This record gives sequence, C-alpha cells and structure tokens, in this order.
Amino acid sequence: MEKLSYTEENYLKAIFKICEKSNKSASTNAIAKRMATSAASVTDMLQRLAGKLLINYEKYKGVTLTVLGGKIATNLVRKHRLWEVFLVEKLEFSWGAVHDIAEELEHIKSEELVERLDQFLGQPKFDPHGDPIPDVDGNFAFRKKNLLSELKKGEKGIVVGVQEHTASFLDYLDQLNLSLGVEIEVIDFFEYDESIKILLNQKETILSQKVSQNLFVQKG
Amino acid sequence: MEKLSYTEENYLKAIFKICEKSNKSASTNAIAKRMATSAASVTDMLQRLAGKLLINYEKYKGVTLTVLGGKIATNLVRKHRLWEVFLVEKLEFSWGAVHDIAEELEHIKSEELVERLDQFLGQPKFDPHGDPIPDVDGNFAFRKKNLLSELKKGEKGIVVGVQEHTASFLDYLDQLNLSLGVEIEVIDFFEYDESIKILLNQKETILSQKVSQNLFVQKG
DNA sequence: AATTATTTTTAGATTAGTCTAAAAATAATT
DNA sequence: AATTATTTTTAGACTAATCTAAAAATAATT
Ligand SMILES: [Mn+2]
Ligand SMILES: [Mn+2]
Ligand SMILES: [Mn+2]
Ligand SMILES: [Mn+2]
Repeated sequence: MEKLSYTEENYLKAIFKICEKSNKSASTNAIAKRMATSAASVTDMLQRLAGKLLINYEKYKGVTLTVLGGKIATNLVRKHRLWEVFLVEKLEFSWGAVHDIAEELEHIKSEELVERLDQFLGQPKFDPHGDPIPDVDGNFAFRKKNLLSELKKGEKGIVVGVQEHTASFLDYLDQLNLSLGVEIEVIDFFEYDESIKILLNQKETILSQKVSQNLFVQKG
Repeated sequence: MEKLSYTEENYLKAIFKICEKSNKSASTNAIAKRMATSAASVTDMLQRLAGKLLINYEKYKGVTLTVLGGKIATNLVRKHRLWEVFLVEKLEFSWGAVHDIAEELEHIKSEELVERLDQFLGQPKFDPHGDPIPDVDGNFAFRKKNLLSELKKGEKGIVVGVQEHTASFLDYLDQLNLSLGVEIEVIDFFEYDESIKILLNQKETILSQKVSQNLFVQKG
C-alpha cells in the first residue's frame, strides 16, 4: 500500500461521502462539484485511483470504493473527527472554526499519532458536530435521531447533531445558545412559514424552518 | 503574502538552519544535501523564492533569507517545536519519535491554531530536545550551554539539550536513563578513547566520546 | 598563469494535478 | 425513432517540482 497524496486522499473521502449520502455510486459530476474542480480532472483521477485498486471504475458508470479504498476513506474520517474533538475540547475552538483545520490535519501520516490522540481524548464516539467517529476497524456508532422539523407540538428532544456544517450556521446556533446536549421542547408550529416556537433553556425562541431542518435531535 | 507550498516552506527552513549554523550564506550544494535533492532542483527553487522576495539570490553567490523569508522560517521552527512539545508532553511520545511527525504538522496553516496550542502547552520556551522555541515575534530564548565533552574532571552540569537529533541517539540516551534535566558529574576522563566516567542518578556510567560530544549541559 | 577540480546553472524531460475545448456516450424529449 | 440535452471522456496545454546531462562559472592546484 504505497502512500497516497493529499489529493488522492481527498478524492477518496469525497467519493465516500457521496456514496454514503446517496447509497449509490458517485458520478463524475458529483465528485467534481464536491471537489470544486472540473469533470475532466475527476475522470483523470478516477483512472489513477482505479489503477491503484482503490475504486471500482467503469467508463460512464460512476464509481464506488473498493474494500481497501473504503478503509482508507473511513480512516480519514476518523482522523478528521478526532482532530475536531481535540480542537474544540482541548484548544477551545468554536465548533464552527474547526472543519478547515481538521481538513488539513487529517492527512498527517502516522497511525501511532491517531491512536495516541484517541487515547488522549478518551476515545470519543462523536465529534463536536455530533457525527460518529469510526473506531480503528472502521465501525461507526449508530444512534437514532430525527430532524427537529419532524417533531410535533409538545414533543421534546435533545440536540445531538447538525445537518449543515457551515461556519455561518454554527455561529448562528452559538448566538441562540443552542449547542449539543441541550433539551428542546416544541411549543408551537406556524403553518405560515413553517417556523416553530421552542422552549430552550427556560426561554421561548422562534426557529425558522431552515434551522429546524438542519438540527438533529434525539426524541424523548 | 500569497501562501507558500509545503516544499517552499521546507526550503526556507533548510536555508535558515544552514545560515544559523554557519553564520554565512547557504550554498546551493549545502541546501541540496539537506533537502536530499539535486543541485539543479535547488537552483530552480532558489530562483522561484527570489522572485517571491523571500531570499537574496545572486548567481553563484549563495543565498540568505530576506526579513520576510526569515519571519516565515522562524515561524515554522516555532510550530515544529510546539508540536514536538505537544507530542511528548500530551501524547507521551518518546523524544526520538516526534521529529518526523512534527515535520508534517509544522505546515498546518492557521495562526490561531499555533497560538492556542502555545497557550494549551503553557507557552513552553524549549522543546523536548532542549531547543529554544521562538515567540510570536521570532525571538529565541538564549541560555548558556556547553558540550559535556568540554567539562573537566570534577565538574557538574545539568543536561539541557542534544546536538544530534537522530532517533537512534535519543533512544540510546533513554536506555542510559539520560534525559533532560538530570545532573551529571564528570568523575574521570580516559585519554585512550576520549571516553568519560560520569555519575548519573547515583550510578557510575561510561560514556563514549561520541555521546559526550552530542550532549549539552549547563555548568554549575 | 595555466590547468584541473568543484560548484552552480542551464537545457530538456518527466510526473501529478489541473485547465479548456472538443468528441463521444448516455439520458431525456419530442 | 429521431432529435436534443446532459454527462463523461479524450485531447492538448499549463504549472510546480523533480530528474539527468551538459555547459558555464568559480575555486584550487600546479
Ligand atoms: Mn469537519
Ligand atoms: Mn465534524
Ligand atoms: Mn524536530
Ligand atoms: Mn526538536
């Protein structure tokens, strides 16, 4: 397993994420969009990755990861999320500021580093955005969750994740004092603009549909 | 100040170290040796770095860093050494294992990351090998030190650094229970092979000339 | 001072990753 | 089924970083 370039790793992760979300193969265009590059460049790289047996590639058919490719991609996700925990828990970064830095840190090549970091952080199972951190064997912890927008009037839930990861969304949540772990109760639902009134930290707050559709809660 | 490539940064650091050690300009060959590359490649890069005003380059004359180039190089040294402290102090790596990893980590681009890391580590002034960590403004702490080989019979010193940074040397020191901070007393000197007998942790030990010439101590 | 040795630069190629424009294949519409 | 639109691939070109081999400049030696 000759070591991969920064770029090859990013392609693998992109393919992993696209397939994960859509549950089917990743198209050239979808990859191009995610990587912010041209379709021509993607085709080029796909042929290279196929040559290294990291993806299953057939002209015009879209691609999937091989077992090996999947392992590498999962390990990248592991590293990314562990570094995000480090940045938030230890260096006290806000959860909106860590993604870009972790995007670089995930490429540092040292198995021992990852395992020691994992120990140092207490083997966390979820990252600062509520996303699961795969273990060394690539297994993701699963937990049932719903979009806040799916809750009915009177139902309660604990915030366990976000759908959107942009800094602007996360910063906005900070403004609302809305962080992982807090309890939310849906008090009212307004048909007009699909906004909702919630009880949060003993205070009533209105959330737009856009917000409630990007927040994950655990019902109960 | 457009951002530099990983490679450009490594060249700047190499030039910095060569000039620091020799107190004069860095020759093409010296750089080539340190970067383990060809002289032709070096010339190529020197012309590029000169174009970015990071080095003073005149054909056949060797190079020095400009003020800007020096700042960047110093900042890289700062990052490298801070990361080494993190790896040893927090992740419990041995001091022989951290250099290669720090060599990658030093390139992570985020000023805020470095400053938060510095705070997290308690603003250390020296790295795990006893080398000074420059502050944000590029100032290095200075402390007087001598090679152990320069001490005379009967003199004492505290180990404060190493001249050689190879893993094999550092691992060997670990074997000898010889780490930064310990006190050494020179008990005897043997002309024959220039080895010395020392008192270390209440035990007498023989050190070869090679070892005593690569250990820094603070006399007294 | 002339010759030889060393260092440095130039010239020309190569590879990874990218681009635009054109060609080919597939999908959607009439 | 034929035409049109979209997606994907190919072709050709560019930049950063590297190489080897040859040329040029500098340093060392006779
Ligand atoms: Mn992220
Ligand atoms: Mn995350
Ligand atoms: Mn080091
Ligand atoms: Mn060091």
